[in-house]
Amino acid sequence: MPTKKKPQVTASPARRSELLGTAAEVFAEQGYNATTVRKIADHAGMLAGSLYYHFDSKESMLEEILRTFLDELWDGYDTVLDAELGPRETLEALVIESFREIDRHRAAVAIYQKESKHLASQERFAFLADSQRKFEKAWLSTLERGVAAEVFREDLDIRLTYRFVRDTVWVAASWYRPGGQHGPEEIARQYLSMVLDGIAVRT
Amino acid sequence: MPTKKKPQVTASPARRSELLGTAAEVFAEQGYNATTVRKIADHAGMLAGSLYYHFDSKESMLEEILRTFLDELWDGYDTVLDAELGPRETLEALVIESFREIDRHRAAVAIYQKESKHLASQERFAFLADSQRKFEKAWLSTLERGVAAEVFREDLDIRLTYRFVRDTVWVAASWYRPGGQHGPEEIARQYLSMVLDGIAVRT
DNA sequence: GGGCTTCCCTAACAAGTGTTTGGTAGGTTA
DNA sequence: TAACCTACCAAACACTTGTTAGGGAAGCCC
Repeated sequence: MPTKKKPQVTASPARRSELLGTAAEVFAEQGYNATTVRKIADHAGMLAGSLYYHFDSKESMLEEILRTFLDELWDGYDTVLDAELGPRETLEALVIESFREIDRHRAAVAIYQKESKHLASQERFAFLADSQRKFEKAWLSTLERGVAAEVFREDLDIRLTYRFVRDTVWVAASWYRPGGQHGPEEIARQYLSMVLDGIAVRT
Repeated sequence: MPTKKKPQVTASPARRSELLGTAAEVFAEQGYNATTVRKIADHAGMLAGSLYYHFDSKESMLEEILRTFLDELWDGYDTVLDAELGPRETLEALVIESFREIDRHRAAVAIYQKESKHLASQERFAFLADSQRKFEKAWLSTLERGVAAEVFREDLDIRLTYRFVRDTVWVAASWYRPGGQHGPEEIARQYLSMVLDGIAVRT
């Protein structure tokens, strides 16, 4: 009795993630919808059909790219959150961790930024919405803790502040280039300095 | 001697901009490439081919949407810059003006955010790159003036600060909804408070 | 009323899309 | 050497895409 074909199971994991890497970069650069499977294949030095030996659809490539990224992101985030640091230290650690993820998964982050909004409504990408909710929860509670502990200003709209910090961090993926003059930790330090203390001179 | 067809010249400007409005919203929501002309036509209550009575291509719709937005944006920006205010006041005015533009052209701003990067390299959309350069120049000089006048901190990387402020402002278009509880001026005020003074309590 | 313009529809086109099927070169195993 | 597996190619598939050509209904001008 023949089982359903699952071509990607037999393929070597190394080649798989290599192809996913090039796919991610094309997706990030051109946008998911504007990227044809033939373009991906070109970048990989093969023909379009050959991709289907490793993956069973273009969409499944996208899914795997985003899943891999989010899994690793939450590994880092959960470690920070479980450490139960003070609110300011938690915020700093989350920001630093975020820039490290941008450094590691620049393409995936860029894709996430551009596509997640209209993907999250599809059932297949429900994990994006889940992650987003978890993300919001972690940040909001950290900010609220900070206000309660009087380390963050209490005259600010918490939800607005959340979006401010969140966007500020992740948008960096659109211009960040790994291997540039500033490493992720250095950029995180400067961002934190601006977010926490502002850019105006203290009078 | 027959001249080239220019269908859109005879069409009424009101209907034109009405259609551009719905097109912009679909583009913003689904992304330009993921938006088919049939979807736009659906939202407008007509058939795909009928759009070509008003416009001569899908791309020309995108171009007109972005051009209209940028023209109005620079009207506001130039007014601010020509006023030759102090650096801090200039920054405040630019941010306020930006949020007003987001309020007025939410869809166009969202499209600009998502698509401008890979569009700017096309000759047809060279005006995007021009605008970007002009934009960068205005912001950088304002920040530099501020550092020289000792109203902005001098220990910050100017280019990083520029990207920080720029992204902080424009990303808001991805979640901002006109008619919400906060008007553009109120959001601008809170953003400025965070950017200038930071979110940490002053010790 | 006859012509003209405005605005849309019907129906199709060619090009490009993601995907499938069958085949095959080259290495590994028996 | 024979059987087998891996990783790809070649060629096609059904479908969607942006776009076009011709036509027609409704309103306005003479």
